[in-house]
Amino acid sequence: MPSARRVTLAEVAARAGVSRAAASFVLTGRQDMRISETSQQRVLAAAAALGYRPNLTARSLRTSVTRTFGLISDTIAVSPFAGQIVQGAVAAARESGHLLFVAETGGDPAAEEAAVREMVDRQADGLLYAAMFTRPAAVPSSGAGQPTVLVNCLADGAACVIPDELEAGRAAARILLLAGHRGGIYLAGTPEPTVFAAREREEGIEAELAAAGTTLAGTLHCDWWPGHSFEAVRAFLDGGGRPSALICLNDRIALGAYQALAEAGLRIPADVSVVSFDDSDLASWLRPGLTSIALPHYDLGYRATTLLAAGQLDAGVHRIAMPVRARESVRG
Amino acid sequence: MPSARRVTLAEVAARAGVSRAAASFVLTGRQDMRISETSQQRVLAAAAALGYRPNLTARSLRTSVTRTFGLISDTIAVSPFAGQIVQGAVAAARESGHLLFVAETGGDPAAEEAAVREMVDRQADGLLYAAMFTRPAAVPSSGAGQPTVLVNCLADGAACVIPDELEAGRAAARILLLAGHRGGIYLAGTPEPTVFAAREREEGIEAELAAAGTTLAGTLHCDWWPGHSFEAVRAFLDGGGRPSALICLNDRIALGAYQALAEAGLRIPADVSVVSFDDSDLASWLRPGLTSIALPHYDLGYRATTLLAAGQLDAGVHRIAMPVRARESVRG
DNA sequence: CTGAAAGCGCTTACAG
DNA sequence: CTGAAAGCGCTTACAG
Repeated sequence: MPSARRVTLAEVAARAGVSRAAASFVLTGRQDMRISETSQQRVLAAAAALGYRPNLTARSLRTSVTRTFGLISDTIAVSPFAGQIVQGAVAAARESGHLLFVAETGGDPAAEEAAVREMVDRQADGLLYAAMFTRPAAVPSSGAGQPTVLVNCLADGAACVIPDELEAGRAAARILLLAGHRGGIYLAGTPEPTVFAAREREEGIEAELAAAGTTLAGTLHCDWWPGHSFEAVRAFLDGGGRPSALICLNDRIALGAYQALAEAGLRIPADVSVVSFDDSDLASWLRPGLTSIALPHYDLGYRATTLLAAGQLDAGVHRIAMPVRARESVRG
Repeated sequence: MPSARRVTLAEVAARAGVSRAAASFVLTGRQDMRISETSQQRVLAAAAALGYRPNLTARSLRTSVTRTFGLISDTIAVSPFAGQIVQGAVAAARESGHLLFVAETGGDPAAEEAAVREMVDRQADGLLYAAMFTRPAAVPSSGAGQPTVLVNCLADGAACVIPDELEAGRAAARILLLAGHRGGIYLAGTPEPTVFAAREREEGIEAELAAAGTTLAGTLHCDWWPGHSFEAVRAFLDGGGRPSALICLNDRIALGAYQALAEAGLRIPADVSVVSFDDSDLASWLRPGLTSIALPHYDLGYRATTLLAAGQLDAGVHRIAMPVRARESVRG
């Protein structure tokens, strides 16, 4: 079924008895061209009566602005966080009167180039280039010369919006210090130095502990998955380890830690405090509720899009705060 | 920074020494207009040399097709599933040569109308109207006359793509029957009859059990959240209840059930089998791994977009299979 | 204060 | 086989 034919500016002008130019001026609200009051009223009335909406494709061809942004992401749904970048970007785009194109590339450079080209060919006014995990990125060359903001990734010479993981690490340590912990604070999860979040979280933790005159008692090495952390924590406990607190590098690690602590008959937080990162849904579902430092992915997308809309594209890194979600896993 | 000026069809034609019309014919691959072999080669060579890419805005104005679809969703990130609808739609759109606009409305009718208008004003070739939870929907009137497919929601007279929850319910029951369960099978979670998934899951379960000459031993009523199901299952166990198997209406309910069973010293699956719905990340993280019937949200988005691209818009309901993810929570 | 005209970059009947 | 022309629906200098 073909959609109903749209009312055209020419029809509005005809009904109002003015030229297309005059109609265009009043409808776009340009004040510099002085149109008589009565003409203005007639144009407005005609547009309303006919339900006129400008054909944005035509306008774009003329003005070469589309009020459209393109978001290119490596993944948009493996974790809920990826979706939150999209969500934040969609919200900010709407607020600035833009509509958002979304593409997913799986991280494949050829797919990235193709996605960028599709968007540039459609004259997107700007590009958002997003990554699921904070990391360095090579921006597709097809996007060269396009207004671009990087979301959750870093490249020299570009405007980048990333989470403030360093401060998040400090916050995690601070929570335990405030609860009275000094010794026996263990890190759970391997702080792979090539992983941005891991490196900065650990750095922040160490810095904050050092400032309080203490240090990590040790690290329970494991991949960042529940099964692995379960094994690591169980092995540690079986070997006679008795932590006072665990800083888990993410919530999945905390889940495994919870399971291992439960098996060993240790109570959270009476015997062991646990603090974590990400604030995934899991954190609120665990018993007791897990205190976790939230990933700010919605804000990442929102902020990057706001910068793009405002044309604030100077090279530099914008760090977005990661809020603490305090629950019941740290002793009171 | 203004983007580099784009090469235009006129420039390609000039370099190749042919008219713009001829250049257009060879570049769009139209065979009906016979262009000499040498002209064709020259045009192709010129286009390649200049890095020509057609301005899609101009093409769209002329042809009134944009190779663009619009996805309007109530939410795109509260759960990972919503993102998977977007992901499936993006993938199918790409395969059919379309780019996808994404908008989120929070379910607000005014926001929905506005989003649809924005897309129609930009001449989107078709609309996808999506809901987070399967439910009846009122399609925005601004989209009337537009090619539309509903994703995960239902409206009379529209093409709708939804999960086959009825068959999923049957599958859940079948898993337990095959494992030898007959009596003592309880449903966990209130099967709110107004909730599509709840109603169909329960209906499917009952039908399959009835076909095997048995029935549910009872229902443990609770909201679909871990805390609530924990309480419900604990209360049941405290009252002396000893289920043989639990069918949890979603994974979050199963998480609470796991916690309550663990507290009561009951082992999964040795003492109690557990099967669930959704196959969220949680299902693979729990110990033992939770057998769960997966929500097919990626397929929902993919299929709906494929239908839209193919113009298969006849009113009717397309049911998408929900795959069983067998893990270790059902006795062998 | 208003109108006639050009032009954004394409595609597509229409003549030759 | 190829070219000249019209037109998609707007916006915007340019004359009056």
